[in-house]
Amino acid sequence: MSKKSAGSRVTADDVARAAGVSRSVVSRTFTKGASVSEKRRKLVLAVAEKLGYEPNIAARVLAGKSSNVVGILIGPLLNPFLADLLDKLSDRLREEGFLPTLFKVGTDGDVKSVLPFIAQYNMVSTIVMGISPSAQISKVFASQSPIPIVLNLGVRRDVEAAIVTTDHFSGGMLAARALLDSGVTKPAVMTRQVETEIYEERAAGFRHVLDLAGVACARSVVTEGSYEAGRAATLALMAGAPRPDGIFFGNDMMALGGMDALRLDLGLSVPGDVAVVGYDDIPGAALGAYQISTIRQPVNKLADKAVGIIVDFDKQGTTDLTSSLIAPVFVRRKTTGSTGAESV
Amino acid sequence: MSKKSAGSRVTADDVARAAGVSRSVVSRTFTKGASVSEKRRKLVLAVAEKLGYEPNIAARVLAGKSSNVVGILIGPLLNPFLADLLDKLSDRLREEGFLPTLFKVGTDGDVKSVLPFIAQYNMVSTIVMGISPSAQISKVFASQSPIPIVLNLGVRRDVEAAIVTTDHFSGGMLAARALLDSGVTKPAVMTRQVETEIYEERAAGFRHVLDLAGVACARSVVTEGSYEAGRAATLALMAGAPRPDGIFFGNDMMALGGMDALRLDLGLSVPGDVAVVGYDDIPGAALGAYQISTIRQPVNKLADKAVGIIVDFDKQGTTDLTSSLIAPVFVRRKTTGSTGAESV
DNA sequence: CTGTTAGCGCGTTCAC
DNA sequence: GTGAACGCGCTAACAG
Repeated sequence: MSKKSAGSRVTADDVARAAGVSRSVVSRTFTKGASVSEKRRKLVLAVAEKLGYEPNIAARVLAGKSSNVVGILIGPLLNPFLADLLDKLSDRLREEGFLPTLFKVGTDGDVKSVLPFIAQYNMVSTIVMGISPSAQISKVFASQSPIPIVLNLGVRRDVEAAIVTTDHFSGGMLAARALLDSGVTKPAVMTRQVETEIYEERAAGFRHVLDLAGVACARSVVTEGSYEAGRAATLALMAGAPRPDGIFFGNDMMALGGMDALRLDLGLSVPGDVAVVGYDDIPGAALGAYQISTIRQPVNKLADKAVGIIVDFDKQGTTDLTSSLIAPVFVRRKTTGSTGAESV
Repeated sequence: MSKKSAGSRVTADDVARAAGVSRSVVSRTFTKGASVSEKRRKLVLAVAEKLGYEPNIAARVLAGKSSNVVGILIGPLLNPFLADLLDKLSDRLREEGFLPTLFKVGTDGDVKSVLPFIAQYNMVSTIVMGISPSAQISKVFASQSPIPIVLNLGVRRDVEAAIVTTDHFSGGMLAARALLDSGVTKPAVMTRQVETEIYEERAAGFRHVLDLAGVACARSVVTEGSYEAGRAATLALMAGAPRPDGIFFGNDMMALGGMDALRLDLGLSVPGDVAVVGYDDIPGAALGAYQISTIRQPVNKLADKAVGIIVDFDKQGTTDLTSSLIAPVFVRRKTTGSTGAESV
């Protein structure tokens, strides 16, 4: 009559009673390494299904088991690429029955304040992405779950976790080749400062190729990877000598700012006067008025791989903290010319 | 020696023992409507502080109390505006000690699959944003928490929840005035289809002003609010008669696509041939090559208001599901001319 | 105001 | 294999 089905908790006891077995049998049915006769197992499963039973997570956690919660330690979402990665990651997580919970932070201080707090969740996995916390913080965060994952933060060997990342070194190499193919002889690279290994990796790959080609490279380092920073830093870069004729921007946001500096502020033509390569392939890079050649990060693969690790662990009960390097791909648009004429 | 402080659970019992009181006193100290002598309260608080005690959430939930988890029912993050709102919301939530947990879905079907699952979390609040689930689904989702919030989904009177939203009707009015001020006489509006009340509200406000001015208005409806859709729909719109000389795009993504259609595909000038107004004020709208005049949604206010409601409820133990309409503001850039000549 | 007692729902020994 | 009994940490209802 007034029995709202809202909080109508169906407990293991209910199922046990309805199935005519003890509660332990029900519990075992829902446990991995159980030992239940196939007959009863099926029976219990059927009854549970009919009653709409789901093991209560709070109780499960309290009893010492891990929850289905996946903690995501993440920084500001200001880069569309990061939002996209989070989007895909959440989808995959949900599909597999996990629950993504955001621990959004700005600084190491934030992380610390959040740390004591999260221990109690007994999360299956903790994923760090979009920020580069100090090695120590990472370590602590990782220790909060059986299967810590560091997502797209480059190859960090200082943290004991499964590494899943785009191969940024390789991405930098692609950028260098694109610029070289464009006939660039005075390249520059713009990276982001502070705890951002991935930008270093990109720059390293970039310079590796240039070194091999015997080409010198200018460098600009900005404090934040934003449009504004990219625009300002480009102006500074272009004022230097020798004036660059090709720039590799650490991300597309900066590249967008760079384009405006180049064309609007300085009245130069791209790629005529200066060739440009970005990184990430965010929607803005494909805009008609920009058409920036860029290095695309395979977002879906990153998400798949990360979730795959969690799923595997769930099945096999073990993991071998391996590193997965995912290859980026160069997307040719209008800011690099394939001169072809470059060969003599 | 090997006592890792990692999972070193400090329980209420530990605190009670150390403080020389009973566990109930400790519990009461951490409960709202408690009745503890001020002396003991201080004592307990001090001891708890020293020992680093935090009430265990799983146990708390199991005992029937609500957790500090705030469930966020959200759709795809493809619009930067939405990512920004989520970003700000998460920040505010964390500052207040709440834990945002994502229930990311694409369809009503997804929502259903997630529903039984979430009941057990006893969340303080559930926030719906970025998607417009059917009234029924919204209702069920809302029933999962004492304080349901519908964030920036317009004024939905069919769901029993606190409404926090930009005043989209008013936003549409601003857009109309901007276009009219620009000297536009044959305006058009592009909205998004399917369960997206907010686009309807924007269009309604837009047409309200036009009606008052006795100006007719063309209309285009696209299935998704993306760059591509906006570009294609703009071409169709411009092929009609009379040819619009001003377009109000339901969001900046579509406006970006529209700009490319107008200038690149059709070779028209903006605002010379056609004036443009977008909505949201995403970073892309401010790009040097676009400079789109747009209606900015006050993201911070939206987030503040939503979290404020939760905090208030936490303090006062009650809420009065009111609607909060937050005023958007017009951002003048280069796609609308302030002709000034319009006044005869 | 305080201490005691009894569950919340589940996983897990232990005997059988 | 199975069932009974205990404990995870906390809140609530009860007696003092």
